[in-house]
Amino acid sequence: MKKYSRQREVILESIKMRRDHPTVDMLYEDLKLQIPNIGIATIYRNVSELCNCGQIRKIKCEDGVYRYDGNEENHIHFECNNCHKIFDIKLEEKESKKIKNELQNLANTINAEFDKQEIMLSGLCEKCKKQ
Amino acid sequence: MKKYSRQREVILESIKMRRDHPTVDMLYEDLKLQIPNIGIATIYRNVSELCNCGQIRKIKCEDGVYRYDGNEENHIHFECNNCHKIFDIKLEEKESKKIKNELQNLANTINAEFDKQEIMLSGLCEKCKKQ
DNA sequence: CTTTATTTTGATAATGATTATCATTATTAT
DNA sequence: ATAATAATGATAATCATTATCAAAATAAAG
Repeated sequence: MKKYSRQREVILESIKMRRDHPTVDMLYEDLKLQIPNIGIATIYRNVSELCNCGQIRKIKCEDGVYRYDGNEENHIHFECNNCHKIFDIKLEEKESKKIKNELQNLANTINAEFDKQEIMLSGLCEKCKKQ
Repeated sequence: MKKYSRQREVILESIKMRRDHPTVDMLYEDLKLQIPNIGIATIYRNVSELCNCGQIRKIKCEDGVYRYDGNEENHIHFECNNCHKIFDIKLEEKESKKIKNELQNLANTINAEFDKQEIMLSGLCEKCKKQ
């Protein structure tokens, strides 16, 4: 049974609001302003829970620290090798379905039951490219 | 300047040989048989170096522990949610080029300079599906 | 509205993978 | 050979994440 908690609500809200793929530390710094005595363990517990429910996504980056993503649109990620920011690349419905379909076919070649995918591109972002 | 070392040679050889995406610990256990006094730090140093040279790939998994991949064929990965093994899905040259091309187009939508990609599928593998 | 049961929290200790340090050893250049 | 430099192995340090636990919050029952 899942009980309500203000903390969980605020954590989810913050992740859905932000578009910068925050780490737990980043969320902690932010949420202290709303709930000054919030504990960092609470954030770890809740992002983990929210991932399990499928309400947010966990992203693994080059530096090994997890980031969280509340963007519900179909999208893939791009990590800049220079500034290490993560950018969303929005997928049109059509493009998204096409990719899902291709990946489904690939999963079939090993007889696996395909559930979800994570596509991470890397290179240089627009800004860093110019330098 | 890069100096030869037996350790690096053996580490690379083992990663290229294996098809089970070993962690550093797994490599350590294996390589102790060939070089009994090898230090685990040496393995960390070298896999990191080999990734930088592009000789092997680092894979980020659900459990947060890095795995290493020496498969030079075009392929993507599939992680089983049950047994947590990672499987390679081989891409035909044609399929691979098609995907690269699509991803290139997507990277263009944010004006990024696309370098490489990592595609990780997840779900149930053939064996776990049957249970 | 109490009382009881259960979950969640915050604080903090424990864990575990990875990185840093440093004296010693191996490799390369002179 | 000798000197210069890089790599190693041992181990300490770091740091993100998880576990523990008493106290607080929430939900259910009377």
